[in-house]
Amino acid sequence: MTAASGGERADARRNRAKMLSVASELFAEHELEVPLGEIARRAGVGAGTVYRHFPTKQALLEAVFVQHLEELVASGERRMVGFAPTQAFFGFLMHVVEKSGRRGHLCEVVAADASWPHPMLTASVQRFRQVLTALLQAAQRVGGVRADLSPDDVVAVAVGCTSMLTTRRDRAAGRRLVQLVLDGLRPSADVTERSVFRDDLVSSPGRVELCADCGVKLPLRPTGRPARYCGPTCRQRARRRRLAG
Amino acid sequence: MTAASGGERADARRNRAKMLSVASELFAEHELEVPLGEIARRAGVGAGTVYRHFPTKQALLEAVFVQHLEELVASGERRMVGFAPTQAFFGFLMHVVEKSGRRGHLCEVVAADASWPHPMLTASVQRFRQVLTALLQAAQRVGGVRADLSPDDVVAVAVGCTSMLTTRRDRAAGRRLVQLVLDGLRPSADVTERSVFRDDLVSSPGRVELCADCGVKLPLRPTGRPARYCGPTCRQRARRRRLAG
Amino acid sequence: MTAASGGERADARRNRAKMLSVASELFAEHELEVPLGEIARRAGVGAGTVYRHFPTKQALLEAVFVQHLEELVASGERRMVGFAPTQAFFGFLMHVVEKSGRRGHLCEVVAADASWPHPMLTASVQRFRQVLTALLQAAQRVGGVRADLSPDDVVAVAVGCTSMLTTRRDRAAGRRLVQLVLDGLRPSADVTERSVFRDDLVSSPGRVELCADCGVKLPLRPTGRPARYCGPTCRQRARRRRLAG
Amino acid sequence: MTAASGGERADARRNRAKMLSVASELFAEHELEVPLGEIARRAGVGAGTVYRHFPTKQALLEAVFVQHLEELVASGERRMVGFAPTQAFFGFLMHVVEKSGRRGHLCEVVAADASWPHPMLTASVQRFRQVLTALLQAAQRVGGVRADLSPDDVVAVAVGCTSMLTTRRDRAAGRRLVQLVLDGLRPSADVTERSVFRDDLVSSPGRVELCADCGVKLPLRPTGRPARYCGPTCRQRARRRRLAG
DNA sequence: TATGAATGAGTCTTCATTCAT
DNA sequence: CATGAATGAAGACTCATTCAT
Repeated sequence: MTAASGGERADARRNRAKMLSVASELFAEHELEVPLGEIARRAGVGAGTVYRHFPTKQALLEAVFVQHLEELVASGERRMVGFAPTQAFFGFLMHVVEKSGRRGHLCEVVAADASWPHPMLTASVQRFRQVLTALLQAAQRVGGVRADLSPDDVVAVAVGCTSMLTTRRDRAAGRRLVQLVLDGLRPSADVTERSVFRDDLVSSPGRVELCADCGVKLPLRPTGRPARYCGPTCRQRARRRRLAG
Repeated sequence: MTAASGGERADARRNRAKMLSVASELFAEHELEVPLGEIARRAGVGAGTVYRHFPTKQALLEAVFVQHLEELVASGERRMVGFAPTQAFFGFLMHVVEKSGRRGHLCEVVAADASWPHPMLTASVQRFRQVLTALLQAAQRVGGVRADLSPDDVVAVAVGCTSMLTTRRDRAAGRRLVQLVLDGLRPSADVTERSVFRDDLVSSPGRVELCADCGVKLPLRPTGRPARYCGPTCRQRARRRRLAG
Repeated sequence: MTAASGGERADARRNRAKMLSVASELFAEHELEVPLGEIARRAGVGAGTVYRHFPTKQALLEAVFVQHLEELVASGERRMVGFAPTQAFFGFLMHVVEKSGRRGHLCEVVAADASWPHPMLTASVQRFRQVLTALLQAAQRVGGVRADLSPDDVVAVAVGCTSMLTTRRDRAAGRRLVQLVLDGLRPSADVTERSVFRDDLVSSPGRVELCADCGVKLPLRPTGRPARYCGPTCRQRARRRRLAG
Repeated sequence: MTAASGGERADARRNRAKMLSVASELFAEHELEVPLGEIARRAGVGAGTVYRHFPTKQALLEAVFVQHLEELVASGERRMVGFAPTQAFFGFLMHVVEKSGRRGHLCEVVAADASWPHPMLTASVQRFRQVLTALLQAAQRVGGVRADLSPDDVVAVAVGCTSMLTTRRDRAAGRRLVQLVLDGLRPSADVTERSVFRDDLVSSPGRVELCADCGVKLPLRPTGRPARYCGPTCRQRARRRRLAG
C-alpha cells in the first residue's frame, strides 16, 4: 500500500515488532502455553513468517525476553542519573515488578551467573544485572538498603513480588503488598515505622515521608517545615549530585 | 470413601499413594508440564491404572492439591494449639512456603473467593482459608501482625515467597529472604542473616543429518517435519534445479 | 445368603442370565459400542465374572445372538403349527422385525450360507434359516407369498425393516410402514388392494380382510357374513390342519 | 467459502477432496468404526493434515454427509425437471438407496425434525427434505404414490432399503428387492424379477506363546494384558507353588 | 520474502483382557 | 468362583517446525 522508501525492509521491521509485542503480551498472560500459530494469527502473519524471523519458539521467547530486559535496563539507567540512589533503586524494583507480569518466571535465568547459549540474551542479562547491581550498591552505600542483600537476592525478591502481584486479584491491594515487601529491604532499624501503605511512590516520587536521598524514614513533626532529608550528610550529597547534572 | 475392607485393597492403596506422591513431586518441579505417562512410569504402573484412580489429569491435579492442602491444614491446626499466636502464624506461613514448591501457583485458586467445581477441592480450600484466617486474626489480636492485612494478602505473600524460594538457587539464602519478607508483615521486625550462590543451565546438541543441497549438518528436532535443507536458500536452489530439469 | 441346594450353580446360572439380558438390551440400543465394563456394572458383577462366562466380547455377542435366534426359532415353530401358512409367515416376520431392534445388523450373518467359526452360532443360524425357509415355502405353496423370493431375500427384507423401524421415530407409523413393505411380498396380483394400513395383524390375527389360510385379499361385500377364506380349497386345508393338532 | 484465488490452494483442494472421498468410502463400508489415521494414510497425507481441514472426526463426518446430501439434492433437482413426477420420485429414491451404502444410518438425522448444531449440515438436510418432499408431493398429486405417505415415511423406507441392499450379498438380487419394496409405495404396482447368492467370512489364527505353567499354546490378542497362563486352573496351581516356596 | 499447508512425534484417554486376591 | 485392579495397544487430537508456492 505505502509507496516503499527502503523497499520491503520497513514491512519486515514492522512485522517483527508486531510479532514481538504480540508474543510478549501472550507470554505475559499465559506463560509459554501459547501455540506459535496463535501468535502468528494475532500478529496477522503466517506461521512461516514467524519462523523466518525466529528460527525456534525458544528463539522467539528469548527475543521477547531480551526486549523486555532492554526496556528495563533503559528504565534503570534513566533512574541512575535522575534520582537519589535509594529512590532510584526502589523505583526501579517496583517498575520491574509491575512490567513483568507472568514473565517474571523467565527472570529466573537472571538469577543465574548465567552461562546461557544465546549470546544476546546473555548480554542483556548481564547488562540487566549490572544495572541492578549498580543501583543496589549505590543505595547500599548511602544506607538506604540493607547491606546484607546480594543482587541475586534482589532478583529473587522481584520475581516473588511479580507472582504476588498476579496472585492478588485486586491490583491496588497487590501493589500495596509489593510496597510492603520492598520496604522490608530497607535497613531494619526503621522497620517500626513502615506501617503506612503508600500507593504513590512510583507515580509521584516527590511526595514521601522518607529521606529523599537514602530513603530512611523521617520523623513526622506536627509543626514546622517538613524535612526532606534525614540529616546534613544526605542533603549535601543530594546537592552535589544536583550540581553534577 | 474410607477404605476399610481387606483383599487386594492394600495394593491399590499403595499404588494410589505412590502415584500421588510421584505426581506431587513432578508437579512441584515442572508445574503441569508433566505427561501422565511419565507419572505412570515413575510410579511403576500402567497408564490405565492412573486413569482407574483419577479419571482425568485434572482430577489427579486436584487430588494432589487437596492432599497438599490437607497436610498444610493439619500442620496449621497443630500450631494453633501448641504455639503462641504470632509464632504459630509465622511458623505456619514458613511451613506453607517451604512445602509448596512450584505448586504455589496452583494456590492461586486459594486466593479467589473460590467457587470451584470440584466439591472436595472447594472444601479443602475453605478449610485452608479458615485455618489461615484463624491464625492470622489470633496473631493480629495480640499485635504480632499488622492489622491491615487480609487473608487474601497473606495468601498472595505466601505464593510470592514460594516463587522467591524456587528462584533463589541457594536454598539457605532463599529461606533467609523469605524470613525477611515475612518479617515485613510484623508491625515491628526482627531479622536473621546469611548469604551464598549457585547455578546450572545446560543445552543439548543432538545427532545431525545433512542438507540435501549443500550437505551442511542439520539439527535433528524431536518434533515437526524433519528438515531436508539447511535453509530457504538451499531450498530455493534445489527447487530451481528441479524446475529446470 | 441362601442355604445352597445345588451349591453356587444356581447363582452362576442367574448371573449368566442377567449378563445375557443386560448385554442383549445394550447391544440392541447401542450396537456394539458398549464397553464390557458397562455390561458388568449393570449386571451387578465384576468384569472378571463376565470373562469367566464368556472368554471374549465376541463370545458374549454370539451368545446374545444365539439366544435371540433361539427365541425367534421357538416363536417360529409355534407359528408353524398354530397358524395358517401365510399368516404364520407374515406373523413370524413381523415378530422378528419387532424383536430385533438394532440387533438386526447382526442378522447379516444369517444372510450368509454361514460358515461361521462358533459351532453353536452356526447351529442356531441354521435352525433359524430352516424355520424361516419352512414358513416361506409353506406360504409360497399356498400362493400367499411371491414365488420368486428366496430365504436370503426374506432375511434381507427383515433386516431392512428392522432399520426402518428404528429410523421412524413414531413407533406406530414405523409399524405401518413395515406392514406396507411386508405386504409387498404378497403375490403382485393383489397389489391393487394393499392400500389400507392394518396395525392389528400381529396382535389379533383373527380379524383380517385377508384369507385366513393363504393370505390372499378377500373382496369386501357390503352384506352377508364376512368371508374367512378365499375359497373351498383353503377352507378345507385349514380344517385338516385344525384336526391334525 | 468458495476457493477462487491461486497459489497452493490447488494442492489443498485436491487433498481435501481426496480425504473426503476416502472418508466417504470408508464410512460407507465401516460406519464410523474408522480410525482417522487410516483415512489419513489412505489419502496419502499426515494425520495433522486431516485435522487442518476437519477440526474433529465429527466435523469430517458431517462434511462427508453434507457432500453426500448435496449430491443427492443435485440429482433430485435434475429429476424434477427432466422426468414425469412418478418416475422422478422413484428414480430419485432408488438413486438415494444405491448411493448411500452404510451411510444410510447417518440418514437417521434426516428423519428427525432435525435441530442439528452444525449450520451447514442443517441446511443440507433441509434442502434434501425439501427436494424429497417436492418429489413426493408431485408424485402423489398425479396419483403415482400412495397419498398416505409422509416425507418421514419415505426417509425411513429409504434407510431400510439401504440396509436391505447391504445385507443382500448379491447386488442384483438386492436391487430387485429394493424395487419390490419401493413398488409397495405405489397405489398399484408393477414389478421386476431375478435372483442369486454369494458369501464369505474369515477368522484369523495368529502367532502363539506358551502357558507359563503347562506349556500349552496361548493365543496372542492385540489388546489387553498379555496372558501368562492358559486359564484359572494353571494360574491357581502356579500360585500355590509360589506360596509354598 | 510471505503464506499457509503438510508433517508426525507426543499427549490424553478408552477399553478389551488378564491377574492377584 | 467372584472381584476389581492392572495392563497396554490404539485412537483422537495438538502443535512445533518445514516445505511448496
